[in-house]
Amino acid sequence: MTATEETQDVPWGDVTPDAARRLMVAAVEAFAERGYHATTTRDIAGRAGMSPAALYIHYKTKEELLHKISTLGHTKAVNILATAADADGTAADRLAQAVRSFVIWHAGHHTTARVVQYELDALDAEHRAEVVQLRRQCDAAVRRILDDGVKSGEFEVPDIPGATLAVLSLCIDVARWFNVQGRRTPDEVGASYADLVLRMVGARPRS
Amino acid sequence: MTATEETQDVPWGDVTPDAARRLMVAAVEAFAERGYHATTTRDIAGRAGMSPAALYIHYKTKEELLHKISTLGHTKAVNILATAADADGTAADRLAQAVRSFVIWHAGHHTTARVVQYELDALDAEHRAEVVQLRRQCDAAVRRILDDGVKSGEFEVPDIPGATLAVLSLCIDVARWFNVQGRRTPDEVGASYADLVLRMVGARPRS
DNA sequence: CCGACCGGTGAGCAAGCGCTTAGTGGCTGT
DNA sequence: ACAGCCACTAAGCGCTTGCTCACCGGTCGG
Repeated sequence: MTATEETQDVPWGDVTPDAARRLMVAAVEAFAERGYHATTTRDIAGRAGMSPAALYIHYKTKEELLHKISTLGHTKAVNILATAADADGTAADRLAQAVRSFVIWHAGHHTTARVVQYELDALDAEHRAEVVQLRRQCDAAVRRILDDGVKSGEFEVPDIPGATLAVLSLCIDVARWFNVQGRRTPDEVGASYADLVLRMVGARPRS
Repeated sequence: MTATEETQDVPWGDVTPDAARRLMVAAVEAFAERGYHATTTRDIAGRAGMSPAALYIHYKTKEELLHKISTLGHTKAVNILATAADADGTAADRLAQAVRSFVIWHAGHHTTARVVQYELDALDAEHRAEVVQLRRQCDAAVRRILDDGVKSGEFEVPDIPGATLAVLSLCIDVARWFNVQGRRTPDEVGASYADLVLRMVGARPRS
């Protein structure tokens, strides 16, 4: 799976009806570009080619729209990391795969990722708590790999929670700086970051 | 210099008069907590114990306030990195010092850092261009260290621009996740991150 | 003793916000 | 052919926003 397969891979590909999906895509673009609070419902509707009132046929509030985007995005993130963590292979293979695919997603879908990672505070308390649960699952998946690697002697990590945080942090920040006009493709960044992370955890052949 | 020295080290310690500084501190807190667009001028003035109109005696607009905060913060960041880059010692020493002090600042002043790193888009075009120039100087300082380390054989880095980006990225993201209630102190995170970065660049004794 | 000065306030303006409601036009099943 | 339905719109409501302005009270030179 590469980041250029947009048609089927888009997280909200199965959002129906068509108008609801167009509104969601418009909202993701607007939120990523200007931020949730700087985006107006008129802007979202306008990008989707509809009147402002049309938004409220498909979504109860502007916040519900953000909540749906955030939940879909976080679910995708959990899937990516859990798939890599639960795969067969050495801890190094699984860590490299986790970082590579997570980074490719953050770069390839950096608009969605930006909303998912940086607009959490705009959710109301209940919705935020829901999403925080999904984030804990991301953390758990990476920690599982690092635990295994330390146990098998592949990794040398003095502080596993700290290293987990650092690995996720490095990947997440890709959403902030990645630019489509830039020189790097998502695949290149993914490969490069997988290497950097293996060095961070002191990876070496299984002893 | 540790992160607990607040009195003299605060970036806006020399902002005068007193009321202007109180407004700035209030704005930093509010922007960091809720984001620029979600913060009202009434909120800022209220936190500073003043009426909404008082803000406009000291600042022309809400955006000017953000601009001043952003400029002061970025100047501090450039100073930290340039000081480390231009110090004596091996490339490894200078890189460790750059990462340590940069991370300590991001953790210790994580409210300021959050505004500096994540509210860039809220600046108008002219002010943003100004601040982007300062960011380039941050990049240049780190790149200088990596260049030296590769030349001297201390580091093994296949892609210097990419590694520069990754190092800064790791440090910057500290502002997003760092929490005062958390277990880690700024100094601990700084030391831990300096180690991680040295591993990332494949640091080894000078050959 | 007093007038000029100036940091600060209370009240409020125009604009823009999220969201609602009454009404419309184009499909659908019979 | 036509009634029922529903996605969608035009208009606009109530409110908050960034910002302004007429006014106030303490301080200070003469």
